[in-house]
This record gives sequence, C-alpha cells and structure tokens, in this order.
Amino acid sequence: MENKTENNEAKILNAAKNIFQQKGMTGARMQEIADKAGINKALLHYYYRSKQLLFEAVFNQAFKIIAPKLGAVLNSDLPLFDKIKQFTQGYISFVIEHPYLPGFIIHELNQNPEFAQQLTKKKHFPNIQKFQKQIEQAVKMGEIKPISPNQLFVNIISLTVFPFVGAPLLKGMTNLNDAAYNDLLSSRKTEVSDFIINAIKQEK
Amino acid sequence: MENKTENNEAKILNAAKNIFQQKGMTGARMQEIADKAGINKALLHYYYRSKQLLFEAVFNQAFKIIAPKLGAVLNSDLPLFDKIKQFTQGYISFVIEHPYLPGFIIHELNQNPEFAQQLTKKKHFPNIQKFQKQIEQAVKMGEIKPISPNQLFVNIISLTVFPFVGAPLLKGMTNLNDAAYNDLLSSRKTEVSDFIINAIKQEK
DNA sequence: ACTTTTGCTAACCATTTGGTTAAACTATTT
DNA sequence: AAATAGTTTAACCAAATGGTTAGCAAAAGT
Repeated sequence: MENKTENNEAKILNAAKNIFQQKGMTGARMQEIADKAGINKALLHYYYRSKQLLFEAVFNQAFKIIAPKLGAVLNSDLPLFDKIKQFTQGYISFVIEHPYLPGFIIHELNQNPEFAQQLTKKKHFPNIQKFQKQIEQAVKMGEIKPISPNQLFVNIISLTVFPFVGAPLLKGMTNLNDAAYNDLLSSRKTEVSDFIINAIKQEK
Repeated sequence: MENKTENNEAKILNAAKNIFQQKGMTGARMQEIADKAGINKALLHYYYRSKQLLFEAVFNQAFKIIAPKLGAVLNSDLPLFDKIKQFTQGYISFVIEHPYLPGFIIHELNQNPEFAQQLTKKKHFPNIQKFQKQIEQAVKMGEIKPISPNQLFVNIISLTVFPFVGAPLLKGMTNLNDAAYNDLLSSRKTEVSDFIINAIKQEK
C-alpha cells in the first residue's frame, strides 16, 4: 500500500510538473493535472491541499534541481577558464534534458518578485561570491581583460540560458526548423565557452 | 465625442497592455483591465469583442513596436562592428523603457508555438539574412574569428535581452538591489558590444 | 474476525470569470 | 425638436474552476 501511495503521490507531482512547467501557475488547471495523472481531482487536494501548495511543491523541486547545479561548479576550485567551460557545458547539457525549466522559473519569479526575494535566503540558493572573487583576481593578475564580475556572470548566464527561454522567437528569426535549432543548441556546449573566453582572455 | 471615444478605446488598450504584459494572457482578468481603464467591463467587449481579441491587439502592437527595431539596424549598411554597437546600445536603451515587453512576448510565444510560426510570415517580422551574409563575409575576409552567423546572432540577442527577462533571478544571484541592478543594465549599453567585439575580432 | 486507519472517488458547492442584454445617456442627423 | 445612431452602464447568465463532502475500498493493527 505504501507502494501504491507513493506511486500516486509521485504521479500527481509528475503530472503537475508537466502542466505547470508548460502552462504556468495561472494557465494550469487542476482537472488537467488530475487527468494527466490518471486520478480523481479530489486526490490532488488529498495530497497537496490546494493549487498554491501543489504549485509550490513543483516550483521548489524545480529550483532545488537547477540551483545547486549552478553553485557547485562556480564554487569549485577549478581555474577560471576550466570553470567556465565546465559550467556552460554542464548547464547546457542539463537544460537540453529539461527545456521548460528555465522559462518556468523565470516566468514565475517575474510574477512574484517577493517570492524571488525569499528564495535568496534558502540554503540551496547559489552563492557566487567565490566566483566573483576569482574574476576580480584574474583581472588584477592580468589574466583577463578588465570586466566587472557581475557583468561577466550575467553574460555567462545569458549565453547559456536564453537560447532555451527564447527558443520560439530565435527559431523564427534564424529560420531554423526544430531539428536544426536543436543542433545549434547542442553545438553551444562548446561554442559558448569559446566565445566567452575569447572575449575576456588577455592577449599579450 | 470622437475625442471621448478614442480616449476610451485607447484607455482600454493601455490598461490591457499593462495587465497583460505583467500577468500574461492566462493571469489577466477582464475586470482588472476594466478597473484600470476606469470603465465598465462591458465596454471592453464593446470595443474588442473578447479577451482573445483584446489580447491579440496588445500582443500585435507590442510585437510591431519591438520587431522592426531589430530588423532596421541589422539590415542597415553599417560595418559589422558599428552595427553591433548600434544594435545593442539601441536595444538595451529601448528595453529599459519597456522592461516587461521581452518577457511578455517570449512567454506568450512559448505558450503558442503555432502562433509563433504565423508571426514569421508577417511583414514586419525581422529578416536577418543580410546580417548573416555580412558575418559570413567578415569571417571569410579574416576580420573576425570563425563563427556561425546563427551562433553569433543568438549570442547578441541573448546578451541583450536576457538580463531583462531574467531580472529577478539575476538580481537575486548577484545580490544587487533594484538601483544597483538598473545601473548594471545601463552599463550594458556599451559593455555588451565591447564583450562581443572582443570575442570575435581577429588579432593579427 | 473486527476495528481502525488510510487511500480513493463521485457528486456537489461557492466563487470567479468571460461574456451578454436591455436600458439609459449622449451626440448627430434631419 | 424629433428621430437616429453611437456610447456606456447595471444587472444578469452560463460555464469553468478550485475546493469540499460523504461514503466506499483496501490495508493495517488488534
């Protein structure tokens, strides 16, 4: 029975993940989630009480999956260029497997800026201080061209994440079909870090 | 009386713009739009028939504002580096004035990929062929390092747009308050093109 | 065996929501 | 001034939606 329970609770969360990530909090319907999970709508409330709580379960899990992946690499002891390579490669690979995740998180944070504020204080929220220091140091040592750590960080995230969030728009503008666009995304596993390193490395 | 009519129709569109761009199609409420416009809800339907049509009016206007701005610069006759400078500077300045616009468009396109497909065929949809050719040429002439035109284009858009779309997240991660983050965005008017040009320019 | 707890569902409920209607009001035409 | 056409609103409606209830079914505890 524990078995069946876990099964249904997990089925609900999975269905909710699907629907919420695709349609957002306001676009999702409890009935649709129940249908996708193959169970009665009342069971959603049995396990998660309300739409809001079910949503938060989905969101927090999504954030818990995606956030530590940010922090882990950035706080490692790798040299700067290796770190950038590993980060972009790892992150792009990960998001290819979860293409709805960044858009979902970003959209919901835009709806609830206060909610975003709270997240900051959570344990698993990525801390980039070490990375910022490392950049400052690299600038000071003349390894890279002068750049503000925050600007470089924003650039790295933008180049990594935006091609997923803005996929329909970019697909349209580049006039690529789905397959070709996926190829382009895949190439970025190495292209992005090359681009960034070219931009900052100090020629001497 | 023409005056008052135009006033109300415009008031509605403005209110709708505000609400839709902030909350999205599914999050917006007709009553809220009516309240913001200071008129009766029935009047929304008098002028725009349905939520869907009102939404499309807002979306198409938004897209008509933002899209030609893309195409104009990219299809000009400027040298590549100047074009990149002018594009990023112009676009960032523009989006600072309309910070909700990119997120709105991107989110709604993600909800309706078919809708995105249709947009492609509209007159004002930005055409980047000339820009792509220009990049190819610059690579061939050895002015810039080898890079696929589409990859460079995606990089430019990502660096320009994402800091607005992902503002709450980036604000949190960089630990900047609103004012400081706005400063960061403003600096990007020149920082972004510097970064890109450093990344691609051919040292000899 | 039987009692209790836990998992699950059909039917129901209250509120919200997009949309309509009929009438009032205002301006324009004749 | 009377008729006409366009604008605006209060009141209303049907459907959708999140949520609840009461009872059944299946384990688990005794």
